[in-house]
Formats: sequence, structure tokens, C-alpha cells
Amino acid sequence: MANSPSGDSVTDRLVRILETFTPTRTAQTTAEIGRRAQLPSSSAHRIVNELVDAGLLERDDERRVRVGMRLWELATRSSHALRLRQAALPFMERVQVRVREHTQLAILEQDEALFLERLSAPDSGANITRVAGRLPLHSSSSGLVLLAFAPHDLRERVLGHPLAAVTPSTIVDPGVLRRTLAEIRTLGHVIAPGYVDEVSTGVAVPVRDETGAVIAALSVVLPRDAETQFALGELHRAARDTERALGYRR
Amino acid sequence: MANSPSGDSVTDRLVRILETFTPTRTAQTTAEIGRRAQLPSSSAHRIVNELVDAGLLERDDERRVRVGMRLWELATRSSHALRLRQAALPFMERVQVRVREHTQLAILEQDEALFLERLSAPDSGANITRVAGRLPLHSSSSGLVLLAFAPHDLRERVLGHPLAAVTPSTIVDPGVLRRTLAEIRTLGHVIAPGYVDEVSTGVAVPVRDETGAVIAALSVVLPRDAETQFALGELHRAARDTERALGYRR
DNA sequence: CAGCGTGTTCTCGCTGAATGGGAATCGTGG
DNA sequence: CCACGATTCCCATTCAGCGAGAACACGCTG
Repeated sequence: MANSPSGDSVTDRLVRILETFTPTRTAQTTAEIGRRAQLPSSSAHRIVNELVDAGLLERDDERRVRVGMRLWELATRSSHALRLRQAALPFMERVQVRVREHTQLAILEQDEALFLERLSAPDSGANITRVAGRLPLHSSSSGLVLLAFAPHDLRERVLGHPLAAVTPSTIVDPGVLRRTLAEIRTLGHVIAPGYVDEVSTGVAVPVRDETGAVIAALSVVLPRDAETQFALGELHRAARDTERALGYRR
Repeated sequence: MANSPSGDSVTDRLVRILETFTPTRTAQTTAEIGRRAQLPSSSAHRIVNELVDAGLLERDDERRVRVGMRLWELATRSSHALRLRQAALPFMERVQVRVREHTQLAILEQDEALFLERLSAPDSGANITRVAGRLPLHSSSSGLVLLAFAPHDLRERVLGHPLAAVTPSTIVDPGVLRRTLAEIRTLGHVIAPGYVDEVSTGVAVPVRDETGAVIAALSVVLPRDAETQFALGELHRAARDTERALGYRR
């Protein structure tokens, strides 16, 4: 792989470089990238310059490096998740307008819940979710819905590992989690009080394709003690409308 | 340059591969990718497999290849445009709810208007814009705003090239374009009837940073003969609120 | 069922591009 | 003026990538 004694391919290096960027660290010097990606300084500079030339990375005014618009464009343009996002967006807006709390769309990705979209009113409460951010499957309301309807082996894999307690209310007992997931499958929704954040309650419902398989979760984040019925109804309606917009008849 | 007699670096090849994907062609066989990216079949297979292993590409059920969620995630997570998008989104929603037509956000990127976001009501009219799509600077309302406030050399570069007529109404005369741009700078907005599409009128306003530099354009697409005053007012309000949300005081 | 087209996997010898250590240069701040 | 970090430049070494080609897997068709 790429003449590198370290035995990593060019692709690996590229991913490692991209992974040094985080939502809070969007601009770094080339040397920083090299250190974090475990690359020799001269190699880091060479590769980063190549990526900048290709437009995948950009330099800002202070010559610091950030992720390029071109990469976003290439990744977004043909992403199949974009279709889901665009289909759901109008109905997420409706939920947002009526419930007036954070409204989000998540999919299952590599044993975690990946958030494709988040709408927030300026006056909504706390919410640690970010667009393109992730949360564990067992501790977020979206994750629980995705996990409840996930393939058997994935569910067992998650249940096999220790369950991290994000808050004191997070479900950490595999038996309790198993019963919770069964209940989600029966009810078709989940109410998760304080699992991610002590002061909030997550409410989530599944979005299905025409075969009935769950492809995403729609959720809202309410204040801990809020009424959940109205939000739940709105979420179900949005999920149904999203399925219709995607051309699934059920 | 990856030992390639063809003289292209691995990065180049990567970009070429990603460019074979388009909004309408989101899944291809490896052989197709190879042909379109001008790569020998065996090389195409090797590289695509590497990218799949890294998660930048994915395989669907029929073993066809598509852009991976991981790439979207890496590109979106730390994109600085995401901040602009998130800041503008609530106000774009308000415009969308009140005007009830396509509402979009664009930035200047490599001499074209790149659309970061588009909101559409189900009953909105025709619109060729896509999220992560591009339109020429001289023929879209967003593009005209971005061009009007762009650096002098970029403006001259665009004016120097022949101006393609997207529709019979598109401005193709450099002199007319020059006067239009001056007018946009004076008025602080543009009304573009039929430039992109004979049946629609684009209305766009600039979004500025604290130095007064234009960083984006907010626009709506109305039916050709519609009243523009109300939409214009809403756009200006949204632009101002977006600037405030970004922390710019003016 | 044989024949064809197409997608995919594997092998393998060659080779020159990528590599990374090191030195030189630039830039900044104390 | 010096120290320190970032960056660029240089260059000998070498091995990972390269791609032709063969073989395999499938689906289609006459």
C-alpha cells in the first residue's frame, strides 16, 4: 500500500486525515493534521497539499486547512440519504412548527444513530444532537427505535457489549433494554425520559419502506416533564407522509 | 503520483471516481465507474474495493456501488458552510411558510452558485435547483447577487467569457449584465424573470458578514407573473436575521 | 445447451512515484 | 536577536500500486 512502510493505504491515510476534523475543530494547520493522523510531517504536508489541489480540502485566510466545499458537494450530490432527507424535510418542518421543539431524522449507520437533519426553533431547549453527529443506539430515542427494528444479529451485538450510562436514567441493563425494545416493536414508538440528557425526554417513531423495514427514525426532544401525546401524533403523521413522499404505499 | 504511467495521483483518481456519481446516477457497477473515470478495469476494481473498505463508498443489495454515508458524514460534520446553513435554516423556513415557494441558499464556489439548501412546499412550482447543485452566476438570481458583490477580477472573468443563454430571457450581453450588476449593488436585491426557466421569476438578496462582504444569497422562485414585493421583504428580513444569528451586528 | 457479453476476481513481474529523514527556510512572538 | 514551530525543499531508497491478461461467474439468447 502506497510504498508506506507503515503499511497503510492511501485511502486509509485520507480517511485518517478527514477524521482529524471534528465539528468543533474545523480548521487546523497541516502540522496539527499530521500529528493527529500519525503521519510524518513531510508526508502530511505533501498529502494535504495534494488534497487542497484537488479541492477536497481548502485553506482559509490564515493558511489553516479545512474541509472543502467540493468534498461536501461530491458527498451530498449523490448520497442516497439525501433523498430520504429531502422527502422528510417538509414534514419535519410541520412537526417543528407545531411542536416547537428540536425535530430530527436519524438512520442506522455502523451500530450508531447518525443524524441526517435537525430543525430547531430559536427557543427550543438543550439538545446535544448535531447534523452529521452520532449517538449510541441504546441511549437515544432515535437509536432505540432503530435498534428495536434492526436485524437480530446487530441487536445481539449491541446487547453483548457493556451499555454506557450517558445519564443515570440511561438503560444499562441488557434485560431491561430487551424488554424496552420489545415494547417499542409493539407500540411503534418510544418515549425516552432523560436517557441522553437529564432535563429532556426524547420521543421517536420509525419510518418504514414498502417492505415494512425500518429505514429511519423521526424524533423530537421535549422538556423532561412535557406532555408527549401531541408530539407523538405529529411524529406519526410526519412518518406516514414521508413514506408516502418516498413513493411507498402501505 | 501512485506509480501510474497515466500520470495522475491517487487523489485525482479519487475525485474522478466521485465525479462519476451524479444526482441522477447514484449507483453504478465498478466497471461503469472505471469506464467513466477512464481507469483500467483492474485498477478501477482495486481502488473501488479500497474505498468501500474505508467506507467512503458503499455497496447496495445488487453489489452496485454508491457514495457512502461515511463520506457524507466526514464532509458535513466539519464543513464551515454547515454553520451558515444551520444559521439560515430557521429563517428560510419562515420565508417558505409565508411565501410558500421554493426557498434557497447559495454561496459562491468556483465561479458558480452552489446551492447549500432548498426548501420546497409540496405545491411549489417547477425548480431545477438541487441541494449541492450548481447554476451559472449570470443566469440565476442567486448567482447574480453573488456576482454583483464578488471580487472585481472574478466579475471580469465571468464577463470575459461568452454568456450561455439558458432561456431566451437570460442576459447574454456583457454590457447589459454589467448594468444589471450595478443596479443590484444599488438596490440590494435582484428580480430575475425567466432567466433560468421561462415560467419562473427568481428573487434574491445578499447575506453579509460583519465586514459587509457578501457571503451568500437567499432566494425564492416565484411564478413568472407573481407579485415580488412581499417575497422580497421576507427575504430581506431572513437575511438580516441570519446575519444576526451568525453573530454579525450591523 | 452452447455461445456471447459483461462484471468481477486473481495473479504477477515491473517500475517509478511515493516515502520520510533531514536540512533549509520562513514567520512569529518573546 | 534568538527560539520555536510550521512549512518547504531535497533526494536516495524501495515497495505498493499498476495494469495486462487469464480465469471465473452470471445472465441472456438463439
